[in-house]
Amino acid sequence: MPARPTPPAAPPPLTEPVEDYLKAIYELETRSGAAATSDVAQALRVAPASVTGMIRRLATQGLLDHVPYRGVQLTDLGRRAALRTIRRHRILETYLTQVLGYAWDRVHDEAERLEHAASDDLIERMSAALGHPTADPHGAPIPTADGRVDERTHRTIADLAVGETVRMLRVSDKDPELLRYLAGIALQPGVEITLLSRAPFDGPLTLRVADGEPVVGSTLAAQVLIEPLPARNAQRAVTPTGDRNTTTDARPRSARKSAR
Amino acid sequence: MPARPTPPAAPPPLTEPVEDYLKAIYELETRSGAAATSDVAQALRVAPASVTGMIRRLATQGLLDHVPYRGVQLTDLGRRAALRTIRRHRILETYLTQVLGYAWDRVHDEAERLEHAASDDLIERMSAALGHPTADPHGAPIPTADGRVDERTHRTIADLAVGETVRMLRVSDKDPELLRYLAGIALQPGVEITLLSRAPFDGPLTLRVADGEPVVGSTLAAQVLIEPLPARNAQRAVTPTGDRNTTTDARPRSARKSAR
DNA sequence: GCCAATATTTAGTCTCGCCTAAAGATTGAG
DNA sequence: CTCAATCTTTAGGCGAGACTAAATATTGGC
Ligand SMILES: [Mn+2]
Ligand SMILES: [Mn+2]
Ligand SMILES: [Mn+2]
Ligand SMILES: [Mn+2]
Repeated sequence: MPARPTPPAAPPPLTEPVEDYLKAIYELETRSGAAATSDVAQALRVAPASVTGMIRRLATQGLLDHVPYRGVQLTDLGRRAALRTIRRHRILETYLTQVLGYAWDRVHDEAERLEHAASDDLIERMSAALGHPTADPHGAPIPTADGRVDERTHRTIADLAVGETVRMLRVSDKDPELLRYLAGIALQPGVEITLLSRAPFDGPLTLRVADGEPVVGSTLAAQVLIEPLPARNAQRAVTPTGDRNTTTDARPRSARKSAR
Repeated sequence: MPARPTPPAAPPPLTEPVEDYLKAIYELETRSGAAATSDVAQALRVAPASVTGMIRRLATQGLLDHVPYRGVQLTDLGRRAALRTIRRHRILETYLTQVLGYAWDRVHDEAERLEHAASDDLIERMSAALGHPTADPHGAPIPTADGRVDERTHRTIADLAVGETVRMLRVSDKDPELLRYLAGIALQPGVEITLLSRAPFDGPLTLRVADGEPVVGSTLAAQVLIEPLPARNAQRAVTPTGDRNTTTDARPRSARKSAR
């Protein structure tokens, strides 16, 4: 294609379905390395054939590359669009819990719709009102306005050694039931967790969290992301070097208020 | 049509275009008595033929009655839907100005999109956070959750007699330029206005508002709605009887904060 | 290395909202 | 009363997004 002579190429704004596709593809790509047609279909509760159709359109718009039967990969353009929507989603979730008193299991659906309707101005005003938070109520990192985000992977409670103490970092916001249950046993981003014991044969784990000792199954345990406690005395200066993150984020993320 | 045997008739949620059509038709109906195809088309910036098509669909859904070539009238169902959207719009506008610091000329477009995405729960939380306001930043009355609203018509500055003092009530939120200009001369809902003089042949009007004496043309004057000052001493108890309004609204509407 | 199970794409439709062009209805001026 | 100007509706199309059913590609088990 030839060079573009007129600067105002006027990128037509992305539609709501397009934004949701890009977001889903981004999350599958970072989580599992690649985004298969059927995975996207499942994530968006749509027929696989619909995904194929949408993917072709997105490819012609330069938002992703598609090798038929092989999978899909976001272009820079597509990734930026995805991160913009994710930023909106997470700022909205944070605002709804912190300012408007939403329970943390109710914000996802609301943000899923508002993320497409709110202007950049509104999102930045909310972010400012919150003091520019770096994580949402579920502990998910909030991308910056210029599209940077902490993409490191993390251990889960299932990976803990008996006796180990860590800080809860994050949990998926997709399952309200799980979120309500976690809130009931005081598991929320920021709390300290110690693994007291682990039953054999993939059995339940007994934790210490706050002043309770909940017993959780391994399925739940694998869904709760953790981070090490900040080094209490020893090797302070040894910050990991290959850190892709740009938000100079030494502080323990999520000094969130309770999600009620 | 036969009786409905199964209670959960599951009314499919209205789409964004449908909500905007109903809102526009409602406003044309109350403002000018009827809603002509071309008026709706103009209000929504859409071709007249598109309006005819949409109207047919809305009629089959029982949201309005349509007599071809004669015009359109909302059913109770349609009117309730319109008022619900209008309530959302006005609460959102109020929240954006009061809580998030929006200028009053910027809220309309934002609310025009958010009104379709926000849940009832969110709207009611915003309303509660504002202390359940009864008017939006432009002085427009906010319908109640059960669909009641003050539909009285009002005089404008153009109707003032020289020397008369009244309170500004309301102005349309559709023209940001006008809103910015009004803010510049301190004309906002709630302020007292006195007509000092009126030039002949539909000429400019000199007002006293706050401590300024703006001179405005008759076009502008006709767009600014006013209400009488609360009776200072005399006939207190003589409230108008045929009042359709249900919100027991004796207070001067719009004790709004400044729209910045 | 083949072949059946699985994943993906193609083919063919559908509904919603919008458009333009053309036809039909209404109305007001004379 | 008539007819031209002004609505309004009809006819025909289009793109976005979804679906089902049918074809095709990939892959893993043997
Ligand atoms: Mn969404
Ligand atoms: Mn979240
Ligand atoms: Mn709208
Ligand atoms: Mn308004």
